[in-house]
Amino acid sequence: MTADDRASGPEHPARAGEESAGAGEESAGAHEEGLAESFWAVARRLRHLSRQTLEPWAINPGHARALGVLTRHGPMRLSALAEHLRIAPRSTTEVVDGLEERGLVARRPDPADRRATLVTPTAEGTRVGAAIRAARHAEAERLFGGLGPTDRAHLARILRTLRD
Amino acid sequence: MTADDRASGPEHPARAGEESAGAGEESAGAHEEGLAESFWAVARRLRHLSRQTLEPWAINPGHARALGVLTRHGPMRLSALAEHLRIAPRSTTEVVDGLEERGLVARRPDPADRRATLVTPTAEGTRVGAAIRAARHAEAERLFGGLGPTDRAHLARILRTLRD
DNA sequence: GATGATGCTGAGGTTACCTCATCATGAGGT
DNA sequence: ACCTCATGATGAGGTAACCTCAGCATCATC
Repeated sequence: MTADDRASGPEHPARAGEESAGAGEESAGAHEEGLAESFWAVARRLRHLSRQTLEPWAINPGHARALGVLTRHGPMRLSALAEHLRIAPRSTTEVVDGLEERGLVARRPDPADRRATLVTPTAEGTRVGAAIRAARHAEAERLFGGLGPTDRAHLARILRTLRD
Repeated sequence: MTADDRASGPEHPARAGEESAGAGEESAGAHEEGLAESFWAVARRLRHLSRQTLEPWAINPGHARALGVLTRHGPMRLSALAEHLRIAPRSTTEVVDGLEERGLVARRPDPADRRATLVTPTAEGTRVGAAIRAARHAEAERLFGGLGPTDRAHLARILRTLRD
């Protein structure tokens, strides 16, 4: 029922080689394939930025995303969190385990249903959640800041179209 | 040394919930954060499309990417392929194992160095590689086709800027 | 012809997911 | 009250796609 929150990017380690970014050779002209390619190149940059952003908190994207949902929406059941994150309930258990270990969230029994558990951000969790949110903002500014206001508007409009 | 080919998107299963895309509530205005969010939403769509594109060949994105590199650049050593894919050489062994099992590539000894192995696309591999390439083109057209020529140009230009 | 670098692979680890089975609790029917 | 089915969380165990480290063959060099 609940909406989705899968806004953050896809994750994967890729701690392998250096960066060097910049695919796109293949003189295929300026086709749509090129557009998709460019798109992924930018996505890659965004992902790298994101990793840097999260580094100071030693938190991985999955945990950060869960924390973000919790700080934005407040306490919720594991099952609800699972829906927001679009992962299996069983997997949510593990994500919450991780956040709990770091003292960022706490489990407490749901007073309305003794089967259920409410996950609540701790004070520290709320603080970190807000800090990450701010850092993400700065991160986006770092990437999109190079664009003029007109291009920014263009991009926003076009992306909105493409999202459907 | 070799350039990079990490043009395809990031992968992850996420065979969980439905689609429904469209995060972005949070009346934070039309800030950069919103841009990033929209960006990821579109990336998600592209990823889904990509999965559909690959389905007919029952090939996963990692294998498809490797096959793409091989059909574009021709036979190469595992180590070279590893560089193109930006994964560890050891992991390349496994990717090639998979492609070999499906009869899409063959290993043959490098005549110039008896330590090395050359990975070559088979006839079938070349065929499938080309077909995937074409399907990818169609896939991109399906996503970006809704845009007018002006917007397409805008997007191309802006993405080029953002790639650096 | 010893020495160190290079190319591939076996063995085993990690991460972030998954499914299935289990157990307590809740909700509804008789 | 009791029985049955649905639901919430979790234990157990699995998978995919990566990784590192060791080991072996071969090459390049001194």
